[in-house]
Amino acid sequence: MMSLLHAAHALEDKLDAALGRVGLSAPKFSVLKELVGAGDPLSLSELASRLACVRSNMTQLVDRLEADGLVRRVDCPTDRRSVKAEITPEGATRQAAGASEVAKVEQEFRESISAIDRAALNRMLAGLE
Amino acid sequence: MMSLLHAAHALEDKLDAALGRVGLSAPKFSVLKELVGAGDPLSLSELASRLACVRSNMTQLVDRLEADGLVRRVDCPTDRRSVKAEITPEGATRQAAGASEVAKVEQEFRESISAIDRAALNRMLAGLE
DNA sequence: CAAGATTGAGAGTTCAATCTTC
DNA sequence: GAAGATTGAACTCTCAATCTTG
Repeated sequence: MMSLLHAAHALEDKLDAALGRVGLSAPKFSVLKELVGAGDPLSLSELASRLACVRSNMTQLVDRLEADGLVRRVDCPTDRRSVKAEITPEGATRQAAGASEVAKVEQEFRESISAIDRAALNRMLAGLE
Repeated sequence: MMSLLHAAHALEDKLDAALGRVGLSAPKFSVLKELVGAGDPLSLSELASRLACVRSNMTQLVDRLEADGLVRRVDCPTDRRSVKAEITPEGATRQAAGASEVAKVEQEFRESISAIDRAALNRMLAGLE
């Protein structure tokens, strides 16, 4: 079990390093990815829900993304309580660069595992619910 | 790959919850475990090295452990630059309780994986270097 | 009162800079 | 100068409390 956790950490470090090369962190990339995928601005609550974190976290994360110029806050016209995050052109460019880096790591990961082991891995992950 | 990372996170959450039941966090437990294993006080640098983190991290972690009464700072008699962390009786008790909780999670994990899959898992983890 | 977002405090982490001691 | 520890700033995350709006 500890080996599994250790390997997962090493993998995350690799992902962080890959994203770091384009000036992103994993949380920042996740937000940009959701915004690109949605195609439209998303409310902070919606983002928090999709990334499985609390709303106050998203407030600060969007603060930093806004400071980076990758996202913009826009008031929701239909609900004045709500604030939406809109990706900037710069944000879209950065997200694409991040996705490319992540794809490289994923490719490397796939190549390091045999078909047989991949089947066993999927079985295990399903069993861990 | 993402499934693997997700499963690892779920496992860590389970460990955090188990340790939380005895009033510990994973980092705090790791420090106590090292101190119990060593049998003697360890310098903060030695602890940082063993837990693969930066020294400034250990400074703050030991601050919190000291506030909890689980660890005590003692000046090193041979090197006046150095500060050692000494586990308290309360700390030793807490560490034992934590170890028991971790063992439960580990047992559950073992039971959820077949012998065949375990072999595949070990093979994969070795391949990920 | 519910649901949106925010703020403040705290845990954990890193880095850069500093201070003391070797 | 190099190695101990510490401090301050930044990032990520959580929780509790607050404020505004539905």
